[in-house]
Amino acid sequence: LDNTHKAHSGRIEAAPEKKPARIDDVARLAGVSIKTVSRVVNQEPNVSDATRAAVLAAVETLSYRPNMFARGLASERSYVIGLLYDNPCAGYIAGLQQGALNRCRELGYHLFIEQLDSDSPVLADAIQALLSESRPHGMILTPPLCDAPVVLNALERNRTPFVRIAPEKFLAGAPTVSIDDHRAAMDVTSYLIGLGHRRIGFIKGHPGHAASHARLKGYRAALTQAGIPFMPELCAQGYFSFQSGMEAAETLFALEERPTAIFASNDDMAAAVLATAQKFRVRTPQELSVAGFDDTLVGRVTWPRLTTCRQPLSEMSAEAVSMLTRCAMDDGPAEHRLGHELVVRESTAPPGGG
Amino acid sequence: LDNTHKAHSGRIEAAPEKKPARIDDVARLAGVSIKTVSRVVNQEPNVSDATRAAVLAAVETLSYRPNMFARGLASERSYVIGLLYDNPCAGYIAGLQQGALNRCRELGYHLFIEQLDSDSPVLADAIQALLSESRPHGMILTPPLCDAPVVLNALERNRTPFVRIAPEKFLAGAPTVSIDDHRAAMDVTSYLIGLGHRRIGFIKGHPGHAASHARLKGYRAALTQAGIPFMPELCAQGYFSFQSGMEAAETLFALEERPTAIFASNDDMAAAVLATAQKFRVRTPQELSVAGFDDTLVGRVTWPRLTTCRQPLSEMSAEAVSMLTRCAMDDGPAEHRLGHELVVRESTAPPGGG
DNA sequence: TTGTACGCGTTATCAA
DNA sequence: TTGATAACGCGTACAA
Repeated sequence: LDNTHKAHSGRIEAAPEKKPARIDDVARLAGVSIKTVSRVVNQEPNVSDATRAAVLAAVETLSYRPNMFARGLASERSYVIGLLYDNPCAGYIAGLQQGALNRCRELGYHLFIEQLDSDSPVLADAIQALLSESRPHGMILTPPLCDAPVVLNALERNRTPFVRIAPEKFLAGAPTVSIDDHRAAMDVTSYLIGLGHRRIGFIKGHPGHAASHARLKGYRAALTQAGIPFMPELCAQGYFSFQSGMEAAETLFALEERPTAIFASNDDMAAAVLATAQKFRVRTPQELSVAGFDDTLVGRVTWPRLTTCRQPLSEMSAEAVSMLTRCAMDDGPAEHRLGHELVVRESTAPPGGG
Repeated sequence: LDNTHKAHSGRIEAAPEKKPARIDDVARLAGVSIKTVSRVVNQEPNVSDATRAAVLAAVETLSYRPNMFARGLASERSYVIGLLYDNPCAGYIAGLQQGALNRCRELGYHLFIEQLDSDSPVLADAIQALLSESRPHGMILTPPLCDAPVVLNALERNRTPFVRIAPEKFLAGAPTVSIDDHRAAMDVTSYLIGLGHRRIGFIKGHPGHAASHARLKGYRAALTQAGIPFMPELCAQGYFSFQSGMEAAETLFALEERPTAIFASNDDMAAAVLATAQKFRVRTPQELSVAGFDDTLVGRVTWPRLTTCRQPLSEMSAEAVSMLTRCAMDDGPAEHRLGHELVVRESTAPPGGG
């Protein structure tokens, strides 16, 4: 390890204080006014090439970076994007956060994270407080907060642009990024049917999340398309958590005739099905195929690894950031729909042993 | 769902714009000066009870929240805490982030997430740029960035307080929060020994992380204490990732005489051992006990669930936030050490079947 | 105990 | 194409 400062003494060098350069410093060094520096930094037009070059050189020399607070105070653009979430469903949020973070860095924005309880009676106050304090340039709303009227109204009233990730319904003037959950769930189900399964269990997601309903409908649509009757007893209620998946799986396992395949509405619950199968000594995929949804990390740390449907979470949030930075509110209803992809791994196989 | 705004039309009501109240508004309503409002809001002394009450009432009425940017500009306190990380080792970072987020909310701070590549040749510039732009009140440094001299020096030069999580070595003037990794690894190993295991494999962590070395030493110390010779071939190199854990596990499985237990330096790698065991049809815990470290989510979504050592990640980061908000830099070398806890679940058992 | 006036580092308005 | 100067909203010497 490279310990340039005195590792032997265990003391950090008393480095000389170094105050970050300000816009005035740059202006002085470049021999222009601060307004001109501002123009260059913000890529405004009407600056001669020579001036621009001089300013950029000064910026480089002084390692100048505009102070975020000063910018936020002086203008509408705060260079801050907020990621608002409720349920820390780890893998899901992690994926979104990663994408947002990367895109923010590319664009020179900062990401701040805020958590809110969507069931809170003071939700309206909480979101208002958030906005008053931190004046983000825009917010990314994850489910189920993206469907909470009080949140949307607060954002509207504050004229804060926002992008909703995987919302329940589209609303004019409220941009969204989502995938076609209905279609994706159909694809997964059809794949299982194609494998030869007829008795396919389904574990529903949290009823507060819009995607849950879309996925259930997709599952049913695929069944119908294949001429397989929908059996209510094959449908168990889950809540997107591993624990709820365990309970749902046990319900399904307790059926007189067990399904030959189970499609869980997300990977955490699918992992729970896998764990339950092991607990009951049911072999996967020989005796039971399992499919998940989202393609989060958990699907890669199980054995067999999960067949699932990849939802491009980080692309979705990256796109959300880009929309926000383009003043998305003005361009009418932007409804970006990203593609999904069936990811076949080892947890699925034809029924009746391989 | 409660759709107070017109769900039928799919359009958000054009709510009247509502500008957040400013300090002047509060002062006017309360009939005092802005300085007095400031005093009350910042909990400064020397305000009469009557005045304080009046101000608080006005604050409440107007839903006043101080503007973060104005505060950051006007004073040293920016009310922003930065969480700096390198490796998005999902569970680990998620745990830290959650704790930091909660404590920030309690204390009225905001959490910024920043990611940096600790191997980048321009690391020094990157951290400097970050600090110049976002002027956090303090930063939380996770491994391995907490041991990067250029990062520490940049922070020092900018007079930005920071707390290091689980650093390699203690440095005067640089507060830390950690657990006793050496002791914790001893505890896990001793537990396995107590179960009757003598041939205990070990999967090392990323050599760039200080905790890796401490855990290896703890493992060896426990062996020595029990009079069991250290066998180099039972020690495989991992890098904290699931994938690296798979490879390390396969190395260990390929040994002529397989270990009866494997202790992996983190949960991701332990989960990989579990997966590898299943792949090779080795039953856990009957034929192989597996123990992890950290107690992250992954240990609860496997079957059998992981025996592991709980590292109180969210408490650690929460404590870090508190230290930062208390102007930790002045109080000399604060080295907080939090307790760990052995978490016994189903992945460990006496050797030779149960 | 309370209030006045200035500065923080930008962006923005307008005139040059 | 440029530049002087006024906001932006708050904290803080310093005065009252």
